[in-house]
Amino acid sequence: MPRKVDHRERRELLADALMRLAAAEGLEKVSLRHVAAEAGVSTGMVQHYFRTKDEMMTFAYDMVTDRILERSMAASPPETPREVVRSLLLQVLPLDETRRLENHVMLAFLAYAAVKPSIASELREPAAAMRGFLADKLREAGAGHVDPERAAAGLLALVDGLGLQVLSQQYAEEQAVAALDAQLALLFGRP
Amino acid sequence: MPRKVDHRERRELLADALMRLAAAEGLEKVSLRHVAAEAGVSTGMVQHYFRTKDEMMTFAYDMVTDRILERSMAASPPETPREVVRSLLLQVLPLDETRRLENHVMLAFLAYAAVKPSIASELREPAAAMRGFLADKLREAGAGHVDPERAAAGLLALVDGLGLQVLSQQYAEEQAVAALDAQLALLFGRP
DNA sequence: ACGTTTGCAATACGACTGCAATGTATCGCG
DNA sequence: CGCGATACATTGCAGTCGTATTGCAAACGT
Repeated sequence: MPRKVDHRERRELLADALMRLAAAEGLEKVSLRHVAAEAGVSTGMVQHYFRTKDEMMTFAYDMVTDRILERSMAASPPETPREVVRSLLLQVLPLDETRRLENHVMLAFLAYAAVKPSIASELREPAAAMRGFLADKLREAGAGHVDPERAAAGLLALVDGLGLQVLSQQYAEEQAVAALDAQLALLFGRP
Repeated sequence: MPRKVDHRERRELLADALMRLAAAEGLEKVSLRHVAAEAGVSTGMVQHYFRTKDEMMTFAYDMVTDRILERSMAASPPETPREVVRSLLLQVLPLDETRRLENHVMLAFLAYAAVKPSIASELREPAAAMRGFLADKLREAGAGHVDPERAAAGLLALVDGLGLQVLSQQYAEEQAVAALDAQLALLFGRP
C-alpha cells in the first residue's frame, strides 16, 4: 500500500482539513495535531507530507488562490465583458460555503502577510495578474470615462472590503452583491 | 506608591505595547509575557490589570476604535460635506505609522471576529454608526443619483479593502489615496 | 529473495503558553 | 498606629506547540 499514494491528493486532503479548522475556529487553532485530528490521521502523517508547518500553510494558501482562479475561468461561457467582470468579482465574495472557507483562509493569510514580507511578495503576483485581467475587460467594455487600471484596483479593493464585512457579519450577503452591482452601474451605466 | 496609579493609563500603556507587538510580529506573537516585555514590566503586572488574555485583547480593540473615531471628529473644522467625508475616510487608511498600527490591529481582530460571533457583535455597532454618519454627509452633499446608505457602505468597504492591500504591500499609499479620490469623483463629480 | 525506499505511527523533547497561587511592599483610612 | 486594600513581583503548573527521532510494515528494484 505505501508506495501507491498520490502525493498531491494527500496534501490537498490535509489542506482541506486545515481550511475547515481555520474557518471554524480561527488560524490560531491550526496546529499539526489539530489538522491531523480533523483529517482523521496521525500527526506523523502530516509531518510526512509537510516537513514544517510553514510548508503546510503556504501550500494551503496556494491551493486557495489556484481554486479561485480556476473557478473564475471555468464558469465563463462567452459573455459580454461586463458579465465576465461581474461573475469574476462574485467568485471572490463569500457567497457560499466553499467561498466562505476560502475567504477565511485568505483573510488569515493576509493578516499574516501584513507582517511577513516574504509571504507578502508571494501574494503580490497573482493579485496583479487578476488586476490586469480585470482592467483588460474594463477596457473592452469601454467604460471610457475612467482609468481601467484604477477602476480594476478599486473593484478588487471593494470586494475585498465587502468580503471582510460579510465574514465579520457586519453586512449580509445580498447587501454585498447589491453594493457591487451599484458600483458596476456607476462604472458601466445602468444595465 | 501603589494606590496612586491611574488604571486607565496603565491599561493603555499595556495596550500600546500590544499594538506595537501585533503590528511588528503578528497577533500570534501576542502573549502575556511578550506584552509585558515590550512594555518593560513584569507579567504579573499585566495580569493585575487584565485578569484574562481575552480581556486584554478586547480592551486593545476598543481602544483602537475609540481613537479612530476621536481623531475623525477632532480634525474637522467647518468644511463642505465632501471634504468631511474625504478626511474621515483618509483617517481609516494606513497613511502614517499610528494608522498603520491601528490597521494592523483592526485586521487581526477582524480575522478573529470572523470566527468568534461574540467579538463580531461588539464590532458591529461602531461600524453601523460610522456608516450612518457617512450617509448623512453624502445626503448633505447631494450626490442625488445614488442611494446614500449604499454609497456609504461601498466607501467603507473600499477603504477597508484598500487598507488591506496597502498593509500586505500590494498597493502603495498614494495609489490608495488616488483610488479613493477617483471613487469620490465618481460619486460627487469632479471637485 | 532481499535490501532499499516509502508511508506512516508513536513518542520524546524543549520551548512556550495562559493562569493560579503566593509573597511583599506601599498606600489610604479609621 | 494599625489594618485592610492595592500594586505589583515571583514562581509553579498543566497543557500545547513545532520538530526530531525511532520503529516498522509494505512495496519496489535488482
